[in-house]
Order: sequence, then structure tokens, then C-alpha cells
Amino acid sequence: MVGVNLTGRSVVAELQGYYQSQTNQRWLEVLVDCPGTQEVYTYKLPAQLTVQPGDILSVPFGANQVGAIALRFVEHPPVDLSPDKIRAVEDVVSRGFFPPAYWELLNRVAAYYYTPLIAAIRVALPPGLLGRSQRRIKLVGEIKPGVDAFCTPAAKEILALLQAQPNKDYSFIYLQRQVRNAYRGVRELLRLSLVESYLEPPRLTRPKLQKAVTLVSTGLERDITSRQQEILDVLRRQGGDIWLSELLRLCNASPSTLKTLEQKGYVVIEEREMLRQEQGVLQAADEPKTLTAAQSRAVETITQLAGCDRVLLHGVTGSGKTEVYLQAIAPILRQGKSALVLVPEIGLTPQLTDRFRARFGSKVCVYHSALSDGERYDTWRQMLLGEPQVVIGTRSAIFAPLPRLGLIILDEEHDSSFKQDSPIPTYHARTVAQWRAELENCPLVLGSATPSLESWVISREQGRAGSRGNKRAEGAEGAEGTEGERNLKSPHPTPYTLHPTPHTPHPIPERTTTNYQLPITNYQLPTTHYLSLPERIQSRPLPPVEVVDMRQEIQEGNRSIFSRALLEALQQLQARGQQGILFIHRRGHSTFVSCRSCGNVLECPACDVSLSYHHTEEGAPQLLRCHYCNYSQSHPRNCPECGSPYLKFFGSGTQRVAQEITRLFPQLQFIRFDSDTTRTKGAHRTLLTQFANREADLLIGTQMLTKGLDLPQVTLIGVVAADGLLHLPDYRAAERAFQTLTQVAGRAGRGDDPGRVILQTYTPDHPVIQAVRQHEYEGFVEAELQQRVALNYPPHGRLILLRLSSVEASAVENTAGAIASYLNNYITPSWEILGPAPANILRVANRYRWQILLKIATDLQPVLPDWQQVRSLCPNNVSLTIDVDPLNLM
DNA sequence: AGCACGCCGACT
DNA sequence: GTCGGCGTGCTC
Repeated sequence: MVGVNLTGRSVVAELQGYYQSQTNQRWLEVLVDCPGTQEVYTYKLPAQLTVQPGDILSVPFGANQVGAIALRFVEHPPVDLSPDKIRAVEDVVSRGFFPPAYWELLNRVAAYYYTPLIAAIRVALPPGLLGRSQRRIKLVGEIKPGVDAFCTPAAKEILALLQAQPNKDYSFIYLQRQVRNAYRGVRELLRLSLVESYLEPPRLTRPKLQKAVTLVSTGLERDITSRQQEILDVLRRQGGDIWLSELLRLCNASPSTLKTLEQKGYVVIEEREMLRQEQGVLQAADEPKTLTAAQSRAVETITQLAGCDRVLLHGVTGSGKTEVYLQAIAPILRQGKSALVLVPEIGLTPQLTDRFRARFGSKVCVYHSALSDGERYDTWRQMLLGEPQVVIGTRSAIFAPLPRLGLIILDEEHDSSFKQDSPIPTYHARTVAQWRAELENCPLVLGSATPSLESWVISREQGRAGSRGNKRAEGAEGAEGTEGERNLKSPHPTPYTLHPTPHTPHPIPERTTTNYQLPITNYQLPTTHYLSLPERIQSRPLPPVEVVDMRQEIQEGNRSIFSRALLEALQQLQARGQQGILFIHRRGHSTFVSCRSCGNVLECPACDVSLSYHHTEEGAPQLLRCHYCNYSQSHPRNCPECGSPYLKFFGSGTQRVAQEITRLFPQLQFIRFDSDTTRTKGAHRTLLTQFANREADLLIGTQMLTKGLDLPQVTLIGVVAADGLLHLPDYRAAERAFQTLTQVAGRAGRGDDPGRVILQTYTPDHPVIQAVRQHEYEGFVEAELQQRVALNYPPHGRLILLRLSSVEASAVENTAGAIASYLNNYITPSWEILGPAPANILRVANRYRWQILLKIATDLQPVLPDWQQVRSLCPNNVSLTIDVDPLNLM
């Protein structure tokens, strides 16, 4: 297992170390994973370590161990740095990860989103790979009662917390969050020697090792008991290679029996890396389906795409986009390449993943933030191996380290969850996907029933004329020769290695700071083809959308949250053996709680928002919860202001609707599907499976159920109140509302019954409602575009949002003012400044927030401000985030 | 992010 | 005079 096995690799490694220490001492420049550091730091290399540029390291930094990236060797350390300050690299965490194209991608992300390169690297790596040490506080010995008599309250609290903890041990960060003045308290306890403080080394995610048994016997076993023979037979039947635990389970044997077999030389037991990977539910194999004319045209175009050309696949809901993806991916895998499929949220992955697994079996793996750290780490490492595969993941999967990428697909490309709000980099996966496709020279497919205006505009300008007549656009062939050669194809035949084999160092580009700027206007774009799937599969019609005017309902005496049409439809649901979906814009029970006597509205103590009332079931605690910071308190019996017991709930969330359903239709079984009920791992799948198995008649949920759910038996869709979506204070509110409502409506009639959509609203004449009712995408989008052009909003202009926040109200306000007046000196014809203005909700989690919006016209090459200068205007207690292409202006 | 250093006000 | 508060700056 160990020791004797001196492979070629370790000999080489030792030789390299030897030569390294013989030649002039080589110094290593690294990028350190620590906020507030942008420069490069120089380290020594201990003789027993070999490092190559691009390796991921662990280095001592100040008092901590932190993650770092090796950049390059230098002959001499900086002259102004005394040699005794230089410390040695602690360890190599992972090797050979950054091939040139990938490195270039990360540099682009950092440059375009104005973030330090290390922040871009951080999103690309699985959690736990860039480790950092942690300060922890531990109780010393026995604590006699009464020793804390003279302690401050903070110290007493900390003592109590530590004593209640089984290990008598907490991280300092945790204590600081739990206890006020924790810093002082800890110091006091340290002085009294009641606690000790220590640094826990980084807890890195590592491969999980497990014992595996391999059969080495030739088949002529002598000197063997029948029991041992039995085990060998089982092993042979299993293919001669199996996990130890598995074998023990199969044979009901003990480890000692296996030990004996090993000593006799019939089997070898060794530690092997085990992949922790989400195992999908076993799927019955599935064959490619027959395509409609439009579908096969789409598949044909995609498979013949040249270079890094793009396709906007505009398919109405239920038009079979997934089947197009599947058939476009199949030839990619046959070519020995991999495909990357990005989806908005995990909510829809179980269904989609199942379909992919049914088609491609174990070649499919998922990658998203809901996986455990171990699973993410292993999936990530497994991808480095370069086996052709399909990776399905959420936005961060755009950084999946797949070599030989053959196709990138962004499904539901309009979805705003592809944009990261925080932490930095605030990247959009669609933008990064475009770069990645370009750098890897692979095609990109953007799919949606309601394409974003951005994608619509590009494809309208570039590709539609060419692809309308079922013909590939000109330029596809033309681009092949030039684009294909110009772009960086990895010069390394196998740029990723799981095991550290010696190889030539990757040339890490010199550029390691964020000082260079990309041209902010679009540079020469690859061709974008427009492909339309205008019809549902099997010529099913789109469901008719009935708009119900709720004002009229009230006028005619119906004060329920359900219109008569919806009540009737719900009534008939069970009799007809059908299933329905109710869509509500908000989770929770009520939007706010207010006192009928004094009008007081209950608010979050840390944010300027009202608390939502949550009540799940009879007997469950009644909670008031803040949807911004997750603060919660129990529902008071009386108004905290005037003591009146008459507290009333306003607005309806999922819980409220659920309660109404119980009251009005006690016979209807329903499932609530929102972020409250799907928090736990696998909850999505469980709930959807229950629904698919008809354990419920009704699914009551939020946005979450708009995203690509394919539930053929659903015939009724009820939108309880569309208005909450229509009137959000955001220039994209109309676009987003149209997309959401169209997607919700599209869940109906995916089976043989055409289905029915009931859309309740107080503004039935609103253009969004009208467009949804008529399934009219193009007209709506063109009208919307005209408005954007008039006001210079994206996709016509571009936006950069400066978000400022601080615990101190005046500090943010002053800083915002100072930055704005600085920027005003830079005003050029190509951009304008909106603000500074307090954010929509001034205070969240006790931080006051202001923002400044920069509007940039794309028709001119803009001169951008000096961000370094802008940052220097920010005092320490004010944090500034530069959000490039913000989607969320609230 | 941590942590040391160093400058100010409240106490011996 | 000293202690201990917290603001400022450095970490190879």
C-alpha cells in the first residue's frame, strides 16, 4: 500500500526537487487568497515540494494558512524585501488546473467585473479547495462554578456558550456573531486562563479514500477453506474488483478473513479514491425521439455549427427544447468531447437530469451549490480527467473544468438567476459562457421560450435572415477556417491531469492584476443564429389564457382571493381526475401584519421591511419572518405599540393560499412548493415525485415552479395575483413579469388535454397581461425595446451599479455623495449618472444602502472612471461593490 | 480576514 | 503614570 511502491512519478518528483535546490534558489510568486491583497507575494520552496505555475497551494500568510495560486518562478526576490521575511510554501493542494484558455477566461472575468483575479478564481474552484485557517476558542480544564463572578456579561455569555457545547470549543467568528463585545470577553477569559485560543489549520476537502479488494489469484487456489473459496468466487463474479465494504456485505464475512486471503496472496487490498457523487435515480434507458420538422432543423443547425458560433433557440413552452439538446449532445460525446448544460436553479434539475440520465446514463453528472462540499470536490476532480461527459449545473458550473468542451447550452437563458448578485465577481453566466465558447472554440446554444432582450437583439441583428429559410447562415462556413485557427485551442493534448504527472508548466500569462480593461463595447461577435420552435410537439395548442378582472369580482360581491372562474375550476379538478398549479408571487403567509387599532405595521428590527407572517400547520409555531435577513420572531399576541389584540394579515403568500384551499376545498390534496418547503436536500425531487404520482391534486408555489417543470397531467394553472409582479420598481419589471407569466402558463396542457390558464389581475389592460394572453412574444419585446432605446437602458445601453453599504447611515450617504461628485467630473457624452439614491430598501441586516447607477451608451467608446480612485473615496466602514450589467436594481 | 501597532481618554 | 478602548495598516 505504501512505501515500497516507488513509482516513476515520485522518482521524477524527487529529481526535480534535487535539481531545484542545486540550481540557484528559485523563488515563487503567488497570488494569495486574502481580501485586500492584490499584489503578488514571493515564497520559498521547500526542497521536498515541486510546484509548477498554476498549482493551487497552501501558504502561511500572517498568522494564517491560506490558499494561493502559483504564478511563476523568479530568479531574485524583490530587492526591497528582506530575505528573512520570505516564508516557505506549506503544501500543494491541487496540480495542473489552469490551461491557457481557462486562465484567460478567469482574467477576463476579473477585468470585466472589476474584481481581483483571486475572486474570479474563487468562484471557479470547489469550496474547501482554497483553505484558510481559523481562530478557535476552547475551554481549559474544569470550570468551577462561580469563577465568572467578576466577569463582564460578555465573558459570562461566552463561558455559558462554551460549556453548553459538547467539545467546549467554538470558532471565534461564531462567538463574535453570537455575543456582543465578544472580542473583549474572550480577552478577559484568556487572561483568567479559563479559555485558550488556537489556530485550526485549513480543513481542506480531500479525496475520500476507501479500501478496495482486487482479485489476483489465477484460479487454482489450494490451502484454502471453503469459506475463503466462497469469497473468492463472489469476488470473481463481481469482476474481480470491488470495494471492501461491499464484498464484506455480500459475503457476510469479517475483515479478518479477507486479511488472511491477502496474506495468502490471492487478493490485494488497497486504498483507492472513491468519488462522492450524487447518484441519480436509476432511469430506464431511453431512445432518441422522433423530431418535428422544426426540431430536426434545430438539431441539424446546432451539430453543424462552426467554431464558436451561437444559436438562440426560441421554442415556445412545450416545444421540445430538451430533446433538441439531447440529440445535439449525442454526436459531441461520440467525438470524445464533453458538453456543459446550464440551468437556472436546482428546482428543475431533478426532472431534467433524469431525462439526461435516461439518455446518456452515467456520462451525466450534476454540479451545483446544493451538493455537499465532498460531492462538489469529487465531481470537479473527476471532470479534470477529460472523460467525455455531460455536466448539468447552475451558474457556477460555467467554470466546470472540462477539457475538450464541445458544446455549451444555457437553458432558460433569460432567467435572472444566471446573474450573481453577491459575492463578487457579480458575473452573468451567459456572458461568461460567451467568452468560454470563444476561448475554447466551441458552439453555444441559448434556449428559451421567452428570450432575454439581450439575446433577442443580437440574433435579430445577426442571424435571423440567414436561418429563417432552413438554411445555415452565411458566415458559418466562412468563419471555420479563420476563427478555428485564431482561437486558442489548448496546445496541450491533455491539459488536465488528476494525478500529478510531470509535464511542462503551463504558460501562465503575465497579466495578473486587474488593471487592464476590456473594450466595454462589444468586440467582434461570433455569428448568432436564430432558430425557432414555434409549435408544441404533437401540434398541441398553447393553453388558452383567461384574464379575470379582480376589480369586477369585488364589485360583484366576491371578496375571496379566488375569482369565481378559478373557484369553479378548482371545484371540478378532482371530479375530472386532473391536476392543477396555483402560482403565487410570494412565499410565506402574508406580506405584512398590521394592527387594526393603531395601524402599526410590524417590521424587522434590522431591515426597513415589514415582517411576513409564516404559519405552516395547526400547532406549529406562528412566526414572523424577514425575507431579507431571515430574522424571525414569534407572532405576538398583542400589538407591541398599543397592546391591542387585533392584528390583521394583509397580502397573500403561499401559506395563506394553502390555508384558503384547505378551508374551501378540504377534499383537495395539495403540495406547497416554495423555498420554505424545498430547503432540504432532495426535497424538490420528493415533492415533484409525489405530485407526479398523483398523491396531490394541486401544487401551490412561487417562481420556483415556473422553471421548466414538465408535468403532463397538469391542466389547470391559476395565477392568484399577477399584479405583484407587474409593478416592481425596476426597469426590467415588465420583461420579467412577461417571462414569468408566460412560463407559468406554459406549464399547462403538456399532455393530451389542452389545459386552461386563469390569470387574476386588477389591471387586465396592462400590456404585459395582454401579451401573455395572446402568447405574443415578438410584439411585446419590440415595444419594450423601443422604451429601452428611448431611455438608454439595456440592451441598448449598458449599466454599472455602484452599491454602497455601511452600518452608519451618514457614512454611506456622504460617501455616495463624494463618489457621485467625483464621477460627475468625468461625465462624457457617452454616459450619465443616476443618483446617488438610497436603495429601494434603505436598510437590510442593519446596513444602510445607497447606490449610484451609471448608464453608458454603447454607440460610443466610453471613457470609464478610474475605479481605483473611486475606491479610495470609500472609507473603511463603507463597502463598495461595482456591479457590471446589474439585473437587480433593488 | 486576522492581528499587531499605536494613538487617545479614564483610571490608579 | 498605566490600562485598555479602538482606528490604521500589513501580511511574502
